[in-house]
Amino acid sequence: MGRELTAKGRATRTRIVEGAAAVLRDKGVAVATLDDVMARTRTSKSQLFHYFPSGKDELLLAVAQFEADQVLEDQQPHLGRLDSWESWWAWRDVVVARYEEQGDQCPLGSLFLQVGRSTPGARAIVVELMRRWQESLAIGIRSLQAAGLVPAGLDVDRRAAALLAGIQGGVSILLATGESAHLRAALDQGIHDLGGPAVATG
Amino acid sequence: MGRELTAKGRATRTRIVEGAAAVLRDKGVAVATLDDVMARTRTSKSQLFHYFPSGKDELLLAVAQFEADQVLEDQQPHLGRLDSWESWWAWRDVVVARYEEQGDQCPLGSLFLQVGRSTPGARAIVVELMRRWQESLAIGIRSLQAAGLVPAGLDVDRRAAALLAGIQGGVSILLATGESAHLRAALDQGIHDLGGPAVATG
DNA sequence: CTTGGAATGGACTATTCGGTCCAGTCTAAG
DNA sequence: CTTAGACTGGACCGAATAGTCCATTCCAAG
Repeated sequence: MGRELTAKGRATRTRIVEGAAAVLRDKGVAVATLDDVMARTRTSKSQLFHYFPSGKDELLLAVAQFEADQVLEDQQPHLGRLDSWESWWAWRDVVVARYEEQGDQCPLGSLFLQVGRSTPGARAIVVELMRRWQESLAIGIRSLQAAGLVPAGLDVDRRAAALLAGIQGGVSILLATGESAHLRAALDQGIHDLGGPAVATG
Repeated sequence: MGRELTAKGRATRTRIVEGAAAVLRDKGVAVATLDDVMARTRTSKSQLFHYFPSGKDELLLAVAQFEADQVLEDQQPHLGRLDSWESWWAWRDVVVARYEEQGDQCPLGSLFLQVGRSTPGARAIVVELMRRWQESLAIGIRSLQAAGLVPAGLDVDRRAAALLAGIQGGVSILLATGESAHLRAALDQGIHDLGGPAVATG
């Protein structure tokens, strides 16, 4: 299936994906229509189906991949350098700020509802995202261990998994209630329980 | 707004809500239609609009309330008696079992997508559910404190909030990936960090 | 220049589905 | 028994929207 995309075509395709992502964030996946995407990206329906032959679901999946990549990127460079307490707290601040700013739109979560969670493609995207995220956390914890900042006997993988779960849940609750208290609690408590210094709760 | 419901009417209304909940679980909120609900509950369209005059959203909201009540009920009586380590672990088992069984359908989460998270009614339901859930956890932790099983200086509310976040995230990840490892990790780690005995990881 | 295929425009279709309406039935109170 | 109003059946409607089709334009290679 050799793709035949000229430079112009690639640009248009990118414009569609990014514009669609913006539309989905603005209006919500449930009510966003292809016409919205067309208006936003100044494209015609034939273009949409030219670049995404299987239709809306294929486009949504592309947007999901785009958003998933964004998630980890937004946490850099902190997420990649979790080798001191300072960097852990800096990372925490970035995560809180990012999701507080995002407000009550969860592009990724919503997308899978529409596409169907069991779609192989959709599941693969989220599995891969979680895997990479947790791996970064685990590497960070091991860095602390190497520096003698946390006990060597710590169950790193379980810590990382629990922390990731706390973040996900914190974000879910933020989306549903508008309050970021749980996200903060999960991050603060999770980092605290690694054995680090007490954080000044603010 | 005095409701005028006879016994027969109340029965029908209940039948609709429960049937709709079943339909939503089976087919997913995104694709479930009023016709599905009609077929399942052996009702006519006029009945649906008789009991839910503002239409589908009102019905979905009623189902959301129904499901929300179910969530805490399914954790009883354990959730109400978290006064020993045994009861905490028993509760954990129930939570894991419940959500593993539920598979990849999240009636509540999906519902708010459709209705719109910002709808006052929808937000109120989820806020109240989280509040009650977290309060039960906090009471449980305080019971352990009273029994001298965990340090008195523990920040109970932050612990409870973080644990709740971990559960929510664990469930989210379970829904998205089909794996309950994160839910287990969040629960085991969260209970472990209260200061209790090490759990045999299985 | 020409030419084949990519890229684009936009009208048209098919269908689904929430919601309306009215006619008809049941039921509890007087 | 009467009757008001709750309850039910089901035909009908209109809007929304994913997807199709074909004509036209653009562009790079030969």
